Formats: sequence, structure tokens, C-alpha cells
Amino acid sequence: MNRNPLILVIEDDPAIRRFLKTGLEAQGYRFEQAGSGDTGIALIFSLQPDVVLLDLGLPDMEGSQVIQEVRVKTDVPILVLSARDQEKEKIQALELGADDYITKPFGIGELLARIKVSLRHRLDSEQVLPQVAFGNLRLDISARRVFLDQEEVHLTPLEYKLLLILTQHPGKILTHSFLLEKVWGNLSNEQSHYVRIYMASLRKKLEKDPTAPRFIFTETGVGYRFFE
Amino acid sequence: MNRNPLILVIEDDPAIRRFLKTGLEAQGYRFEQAGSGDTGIALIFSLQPDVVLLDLGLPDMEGSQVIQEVRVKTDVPILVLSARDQEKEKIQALELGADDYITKPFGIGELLARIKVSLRHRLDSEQVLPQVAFGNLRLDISARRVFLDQEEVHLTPLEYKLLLILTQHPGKILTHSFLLEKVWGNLSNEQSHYVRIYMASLRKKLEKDPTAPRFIFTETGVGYRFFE
DNA sequence: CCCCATCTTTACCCCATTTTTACACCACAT
DNA sequence: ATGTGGTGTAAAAATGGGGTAAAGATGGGG
Repeated sequence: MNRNPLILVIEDDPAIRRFLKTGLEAQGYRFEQAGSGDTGIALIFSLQPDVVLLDLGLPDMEGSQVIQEVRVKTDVPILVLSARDQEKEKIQALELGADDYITKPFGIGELLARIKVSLRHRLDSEQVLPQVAFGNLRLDISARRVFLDQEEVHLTPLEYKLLLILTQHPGKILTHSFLLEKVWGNLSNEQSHYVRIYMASLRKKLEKDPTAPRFIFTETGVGYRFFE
Repeated sequence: MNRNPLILVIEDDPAIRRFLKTGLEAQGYRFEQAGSGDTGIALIFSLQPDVVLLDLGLPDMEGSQVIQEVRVKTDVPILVLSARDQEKEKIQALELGADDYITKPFGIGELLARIKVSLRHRLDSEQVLPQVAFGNLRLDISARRVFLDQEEVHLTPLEYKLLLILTQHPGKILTHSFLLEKVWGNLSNEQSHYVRIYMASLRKKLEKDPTAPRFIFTETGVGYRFFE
């Protein structure tokens, strides 16, 4: 079960939604979306996200109305995204209960930093920053640490890099040359035994029984597949 | 006795201080000020304000350093005011523990709205810890002193700065370039041996057995990890 | 102007990690 | 059986990152 923070994006522009989905999921956040204020409000109550990103320029209703309706019942952090840079609008949104107001265009880095701030504010503040988990295997990306059943596993730089790429494409078959290029930046297919050697050492560290792998599967003649 | 929220402004420009004093007191806030980072830090600990407005362009020290030193001990909301609109600066300030980043010039109305937001957030968490401790290692930030088993340990400025950064990210692996940039403000990765040398001298002063460290762990090829 | 703490630079050795090398294994075809 | 191509594993050799000491440079305070 994924306990990563859930971000709900309420935004009518599909291009911006995709942009946010990519950026947020890359950090390990769970992502949900709504294209209108109506469904947005419904999703806030049903999903109970950890943070809401709210576009002010929605087609069906004013963003400020969304804030009001939501604030009556919950104090989930609301970060307003808006193309309008009028001070009056900012003040109104913040007074109504928004937690931040970010003017478009904004960098994904700043957005991520502001999301972290609002997560930090939560009382429990159990520092539930995002982690990626696969069964009993857990990755804490911001700390660059790997755990297997609460036990920390030490990985060398290349091992970690390889594992990171695997976890970023769960279920997909990754070819030797793809892995070679991502980890070693090498274009020559000749040295694909590097991959074999590091898969072996990852298995030795991560699999209880390296001969019956649970995470790293061999696809003979093609490459490797991670989990599922 | 006035129980109105107390705002501490740390800003070297007297004109801006006056401007803020007028605007804040008109809203009923109590107002205190500091013209340098040094006295600013001292006032945060002695006055325990409800909100801190911090200018990044201080004469005596980097604003980011103020955030760092304060954040080790208290959760008082810090709103950064800055003329610089670079995304990198914003991210840095927010990551270090600032709660908001407002770019000059800003309207007094927006500022007041953002102050309200941070007062709303405050979960009686602005309690000041007497000190920061990791096992038998103890830091007294406001006095800038370090103790090991009641014994005071003398640290040079760079050693102290490095230790401070380490203690702010316990358990996290911090890369050489991150540490280099935070301590030396250096962008070149070439000089990462600075980090090694200062880690060695920190270990010599803090670890009973520098070869079997208890606080400062090496992550070969990546960086260092503190405690945990 | 000199002294001293601190920071920077240099030098050298050790060891983790990476790369290379070697070989056993298995499935499958001849 | 024997060979072959792809794979797993162990263990050497090579690389370069890291620890440490100490000399040289810097700069602030007396």
C-alpha cells in the first residue's frame, strides 16, 4: 500500500495537468486530477488528498468558490495556481483560506518546494515525504537510502543508479542497451555483461533467494524486468 | 499586556523597516526589528515572535544562514522578503525551512494576507527547544556552542557551519556538491577535498574512534550521512 | 607590524568500487 | 554426447575516491 502524499490537481488545461503529473510522480507523489471545480470538490472529500493544487481559472465556477466550500469542512493545504498576478486576487484567495498563491508561469522546482512546505506544516509532521515502495523493498529517494524489511541495504553508486532506473519502469522490459546507456552512458552493446554483473549484485543484496527472484526478472535475449 | 501577534522584521534598509512598521502596527500587530542577521537570530530566541519577516540581502550574513540556524531550534514561521526572483534562491530558502518567499516589490495587502496564513498555520509549534541533541552530542545554537558529554568542543567557523548543515538533515545522504555549495558557496565540484578535510577534522573532534564513526558516515562516491 | 588561528594547498597511502578476467551453468539444437 | 549463445557468479586487477598529516597562505586582532 502506497502511503506517499496524494496531490489533487484541479485544473482544466490538460497540458498543465500532464506537466504536473509527470513532475509530481517523478518525486514519488501520488497524483489525482479533476478538470472542473465541481468534480474537484467532490474528489477532495472522497480522496482526502494531502495537498490540493487549484487553478483559479476554471470553466464551471470561480476558484474562490472552491476554496470557500472546501474550507468549511477541511483544512487540507490549498495551493492556488493562477495566471493572474493581481494583488487583489491573491489577497482574496489567501483570506478565504488558500495556503499559497503561485503565479504562472512557475518552475516545477519552486512548486515542489512549496508543496514540501505545506506538507511540513501538518501537525503530525511525521515527515511523510515521498518514498517509493515495492513490497518489502522501500526507497527513500530524497535521502538516497534503500530498505528491505526495515533493514537498510547499502548500495554502491552504480547499484543504486541501476535500481532507480528499474523502479522507474516497473513491469516494463528494459533492454540491455537501454540500461547500459542509462547507467554507463555507454553506446557500445559489446559490454552488456556489465549489466549482468550488477544485476547479480543487486539480486544478492535485495533478493532472499537470488535464484528465484522476486524483483528482478530475466528476459532472456532481451533484457530485464522489474517487479510484476 | 498586549497579546497581539508579534512580528519581528530582520531587514537592513531603514526605509523598508519603517514601511513595514507602519503597515503592521496599523493592523494591530506588535512590531520589533533587527538590522542584521546576528541580532535578528538573537531576537528570535529572546522575543519568540509569532512571525519573522526576513530580508535575504543582509549585510553581515547570508539570509539562508539565518534560516538554518533558527530552524534547528524553532518552528517559528519565517517569511522571506527578497528582491531576487531566481527560482534557485526560492527553492533553497523554502527547502531550508522558510515558510514563504515574497518577491519585492510586494503590496502590503498581500504581505498581510500571507502573514495571516502563517499565523493560521501555527500549531503552537513555536516552542523553542533548549538545545539540539544527538546522543552525547549537544548543540546550543543561540550560544553557538557544541558539547560532547558535557565537555565543550571548540569548532572553527567552517567546522561549525558544516556540522550545522549535517544536523539539519539527519539520516539524509548529502552529496559533496551540496555540502560544498552550502559551506563554501562554491559551484566547482573539483574542490570536493575541502569537504573531506573538514569531515576529518570534525571526526577527530567529535568521534571517540574516527575510524568507526558514530555520527559522520561516508557514502563512497556520493557524499556523507549524519547520525541515524 | 607581527602573531596566531584558520583556511588552503600539497602530498601520500589506503581501500571501496569498478572493471576485467575467468569459468560454471542451463536450454536448446545438432 | 557435443557445441553454442546467453546467463550467473566469483575473484583478480585497476581505478579513483577518501583519510590524514603537515606545509604554505591568509587575514584579523593586538
